[in-house]
Amino acid sequence: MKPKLTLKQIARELDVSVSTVSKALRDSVEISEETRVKIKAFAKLYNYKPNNIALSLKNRKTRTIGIVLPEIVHDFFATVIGGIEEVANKHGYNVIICVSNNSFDKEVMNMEMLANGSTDGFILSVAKETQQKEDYHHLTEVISQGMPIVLFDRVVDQIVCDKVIIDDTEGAKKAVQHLLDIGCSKVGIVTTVDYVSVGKLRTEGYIEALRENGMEVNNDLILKIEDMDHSDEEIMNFINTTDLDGVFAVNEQFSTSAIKALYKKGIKVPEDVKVVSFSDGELSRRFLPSLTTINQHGTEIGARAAEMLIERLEDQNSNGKMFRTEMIKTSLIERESTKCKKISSSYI
Amino acid sequence: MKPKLTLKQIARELDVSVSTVSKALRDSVEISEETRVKIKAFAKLYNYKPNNIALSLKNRKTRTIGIVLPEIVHDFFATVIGGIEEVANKHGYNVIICVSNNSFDKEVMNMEMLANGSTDGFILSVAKETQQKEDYHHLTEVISQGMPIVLFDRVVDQIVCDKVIIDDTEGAKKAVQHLLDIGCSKVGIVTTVDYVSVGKLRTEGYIEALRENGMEVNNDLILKIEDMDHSDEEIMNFINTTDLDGVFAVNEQFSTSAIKALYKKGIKVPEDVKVVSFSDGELSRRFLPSLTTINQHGTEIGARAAEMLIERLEDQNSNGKMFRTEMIKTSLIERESTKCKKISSSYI
DNA sequence: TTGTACGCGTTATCAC
DNA sequence: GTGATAACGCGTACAA
Repeated sequence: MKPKLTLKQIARELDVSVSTVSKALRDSVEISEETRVKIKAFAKLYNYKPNNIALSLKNRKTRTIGIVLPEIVHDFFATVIGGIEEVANKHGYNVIICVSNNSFDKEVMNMEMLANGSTDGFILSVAKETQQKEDYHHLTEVISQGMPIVLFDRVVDQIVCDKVIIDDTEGAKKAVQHLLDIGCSKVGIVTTVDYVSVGKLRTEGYIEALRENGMEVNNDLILKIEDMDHSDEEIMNFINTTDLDGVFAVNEQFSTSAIKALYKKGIKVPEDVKVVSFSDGELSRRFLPSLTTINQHGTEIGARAAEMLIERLEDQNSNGKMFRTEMIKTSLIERESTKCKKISSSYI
Repeated sequence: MKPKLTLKQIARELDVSVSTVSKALRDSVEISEETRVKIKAFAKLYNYKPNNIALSLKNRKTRTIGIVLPEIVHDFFATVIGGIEEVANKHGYNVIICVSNNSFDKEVMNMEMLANGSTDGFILSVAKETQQKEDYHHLTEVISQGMPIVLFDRVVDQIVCDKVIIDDTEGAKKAVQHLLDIGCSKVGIVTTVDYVSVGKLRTEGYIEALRENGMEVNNDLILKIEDMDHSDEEIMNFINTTDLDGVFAVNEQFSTSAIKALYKKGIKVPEDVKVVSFSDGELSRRFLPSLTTINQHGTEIGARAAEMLIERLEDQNSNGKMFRTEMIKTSLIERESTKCKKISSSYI
C-alpha cells in the first residue's frame, strides 16, 4: 500500500521546496526548464494528483453540486440526475446525491450536511412533507449563506432563486386535446389532491382544454386521489361508476391502474377507451398496450438546472443577476393506448 | 448574505482564542463552565457548524462513500442506492454517486476524481465495457492507495476485495422450478450471450433445474439475445417458432417482450403460457398480467455493501482482515403471470 | 483555565 | 530561478 503522493513528498524526494514543485507542475515560467521537466516527469511517473480536499479548502470552492431529491426509484428523477451529471462533468463538477425519501427531517439533515463545505450549490426538488409543512427555513438559510439553489419540479413560490419547471398545465392540455382530437367526448381525469402543486396544475390544464373546446366540466369525471396507498381501490371504484371514453392520468401509476380497472370491467384500451399518461418512463414504453404519454424531458430539465447553477457559481458578480424561472415544454408521444383504427383512415 | 461562521470569527467576537472556542464546543473539561456556556450559546445562536472540508483535511477522512454505477435509470440500481444511503447515513456517512454509463473511460475518470480525496472508499458495479476490456487498473490503483472497495452485482474475480453478489444460479433455478411445479413441461429461457456474467449464471441455473428434475435440455428452447438493440425482434422470432408452455426471462425487458410476442401470436399469459422474470421492479408489479419474479433484494445488497465498507473504514487494523464475498439469496414473488386456477385447488 | 504552535495539502505572494 | 511564509478552518499537544 502506497499512500497518495503529496507535493511535500515530491519536494523531499527531489530535494527542492514545496513551492517549487507546485509552480513547476503548474507550468510557471519562474521555474527553469530543467527542474520543471524533472519534477513533471517524477510526478507523472508516480501518478501525482492534487488533493481535492486541500484545493477545496484553499479555494473555498468544492466544484461539487449537491442534489437533493424526494426519491430515486423513479424514472423521472433518474433521468434528471442523468442530465445534471452530464452537464456537471462537462464543466468539471462533481455531484453529490442525497435522498430525502419525502421526509422533511431528512431533507433538512441532508442540506445541512452538504452545506457545511461539501458543495458549492444545490439542485433540489422538495419533499412532499416539506411542501405540506410549508417550512422552508433550510432553503432560506442556505441561500443567505451565499450558496445558490436551483429548484426543479416541485418548486416553492416563496423561495427566491432560479427554477426549472415543467409546463404542467400546457402538458395536461396537450394530453386532453389529443384525446378530444381523436374523438373522445367523455374524458375523465385521475389526478392528485390540490395541495400537490403539479397535480393541481395538471388538473387546471385538463379543465382549460375542455373549456377551450367548448365542453363543460363534469366533476363526476374528475378523480382526485386522496390516499396514495389506496389509489388502486379509488381508481377501481371511479372506473366502475363512471362512463368514459377517454382517460387522462397524471402519472404512470394511475394510468396503469386505470387500464387494469377498465380491463376488469371488460372494457378494452384503446378500442373502447383511450388513455394518455403524464410522465414518460420505462413503464409506459413497455406496458401492454404501450402508453401515449406526455414526456417531461427529465434529461433536459436536469441539464438546464445544472447550467443555471454553474453559471451562477462561476459568475463573479452573480449577486446582481435576476433569478430566472425556466419553463420546459412537454411533448406528446403517441403509442398504442390512443391508437384508433376507425378514424385513422380519415387522417391519411 | 452572511458567510458561514468560523471558529476564528467566534473567537474574535468573544475575545478569546480559537482553541478555546474549539475546546469549549467539544465540551473539553479544560474550559471553565462560564466561558464554555458563553461560547456554546453564541455558537448556537449564530448556528455554527464546523466546516466539513477542513475536518476532512485534518482527519484525512471524508466520511463519504463513492458509488460508481453503470446506469441509474434502472430500478435495481436505484434500490441498491437506497440501501447504501440508508446504512451510510445511519453511520454519519455521506454518499457521492457517479454514473459511468457503461463507458470504461467515464468509469476511470469518475474513480480518479473521487479518489483524490473526495471519498474514503468505493462501492461499485463495473461498466459493461470494462468487463469486456478486462482492464481493471483503476481498481487496483485505488486499492493500492489504501482505499477499500466493495464490488457488487457485476463483480470481477481478479480483483481482491469485498464483494456482494446475488446468487444468480440459485435464483434462476427457483424460477424454473416454480414453472415446473405448476405443471409446465416445455420451459424456454430468454437470456443473454454468455460473456455477460449474470446472464451466463442464470442460464446455468435454468439448465441445472431441468436436469435435477430429470428433464433434458433442448437447445431450441434457449434464446441468447445477441443484439440488445434488436431484442424485440429476436424474441418475437423465437416465440413464433417455438412451442412452449413456460418462459423464464432473465430481466423485465425480455419478459415483457416475450409476453407481447405471445399475445401477438394469440397465446395468453398465464392461461396458456406461464412466465417468470428475473429482477423485481415497478414494471413487474404494474404490468398486465403482473409478473412473477425473482427478487434480487437490491436494498439489502446496498445495505450489506455499505456495512462491509464502513466496517473496513472504521476498523483500525482492517488490513489483516480477510476479504469476504457475501451471497444474497433471491426470493420468488408470485404474481399473475404464473397463476394457474386449474390445479390451485389441489394445493389447498 | 487559557493560549500558542503545528499540521493536514495546496497555492499566492514576497523575499532572496 | 528558487524558497520561505501565510492562509484556507479545524483540532490538539504542549506551554504558560
